[in-house]
Amino acid sequence: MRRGKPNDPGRRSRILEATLDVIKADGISAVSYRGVAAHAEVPLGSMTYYFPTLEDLILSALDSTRSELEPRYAAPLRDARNLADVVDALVDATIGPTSPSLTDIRLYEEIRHYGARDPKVAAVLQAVEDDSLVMLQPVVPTSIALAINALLWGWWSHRLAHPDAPLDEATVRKPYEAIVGLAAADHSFPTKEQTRA
Amino acid sequence: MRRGKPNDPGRRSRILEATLDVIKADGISAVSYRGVAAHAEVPLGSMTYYFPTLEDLILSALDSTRSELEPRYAAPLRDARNLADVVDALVDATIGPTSPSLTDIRLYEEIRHYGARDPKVAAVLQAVEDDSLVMLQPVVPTSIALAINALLWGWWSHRLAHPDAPLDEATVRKPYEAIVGLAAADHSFPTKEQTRA
DNA sequence: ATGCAGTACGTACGAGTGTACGCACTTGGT
DNA sequence: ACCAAGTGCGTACACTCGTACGTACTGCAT
Repeated sequence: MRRGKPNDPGRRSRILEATLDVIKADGISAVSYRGVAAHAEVPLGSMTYYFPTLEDLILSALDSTRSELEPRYAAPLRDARNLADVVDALVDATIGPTSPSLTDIRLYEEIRHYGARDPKVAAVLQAVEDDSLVMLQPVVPTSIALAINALLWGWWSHRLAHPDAPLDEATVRKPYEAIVGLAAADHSFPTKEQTRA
Repeated sequence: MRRGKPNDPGRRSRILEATLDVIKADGISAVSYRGVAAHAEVPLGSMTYYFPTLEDLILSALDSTRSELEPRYAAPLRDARNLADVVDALVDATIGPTSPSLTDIRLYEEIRHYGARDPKVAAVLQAVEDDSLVMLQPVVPTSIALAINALLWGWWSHRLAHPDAPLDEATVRKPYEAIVGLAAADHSFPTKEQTRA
């Protein structure tokens, strides 16, 4: 039976939040018990109490992002009624309102980087990507979904590497149209607004 | 005037090589004077002698890869005489003989990751990417070159995240064809071997 | 032979790290 | 009132790290 109760129930999640702040700012390799403790304004002892191991802390922090980062562009994709809607959703996910901020991309990049060495994180990553493929599954074949994922990540990566050179919409849209168009048998799918020239 | 000569002239480059080994195996954040010294079988003092600062060591090591990694797919691209050749070169650069090994991709990823926080590395990175754009420039407009770069990096990234699920050629080729095809005005460019169905 | 400049390296210091551990404090059962 | 269990935290230890620094060695000019 439970005895004793926490004085500060939000403390654990505050620590996780501070951890993510540190990761976003300086990367996972900069995460230390003491640094996060200072950022979250909790004593060092609290850190090891809630997260006995530094890896626990990092994994918990990364895990807490899964529910948050994943579904940003999920709804538009699920609601897409034709291939043109899919293209719109992808363009938005790349540079539009449902696209991640540079900070979010950096965070995502950190997870990927860390996941390359940690199987547990890699599994999380794989799950997220699988979800993404499943969302695309109803509208395009798997091989095309793979290409779309690759291009989407490539664009995000580009934004991260060139924060001062924003992509314009046509640059992003046309390649998506071309790839998604592969799903429409042998002639190009109907776009909503135009066909160039 | 030069006086005194090095007892072990290859030592410096051996250190650099060992540094790259460590980076490939465990990432840049795992690079330490002592670790690299042990790997290269040189005393610790040699490290600080050749590379007074750890950053010097890392930058020198990364810099030494520039001349090596860059031109793997440069020649085929430069020799491309039509858009079909370009597609072939891209497919090869993605999964074919001129494509980087998983280790190389990891290394490239490390550089990107590190470059996100270090302006000097970022500059190197930018230079490499600019070169890549310049190579594509003669055959496709800039905006398409950007998309190709993004997709290429996306594919490489995919290979890194899914080492056990190799991409088959058609999956890679068709999206490239579609994007490169955008460069050919309003109807699709001639492919060398076939047009599907 | 002697000095000197540059090479090469062994050692030690100070800072920062993850983690173990013990001591207060809180709370519910008796 | 008392105890035990669980919460929360301060401190200290063992370790690794980057870097500074003193010292030996090498080869050339004189």
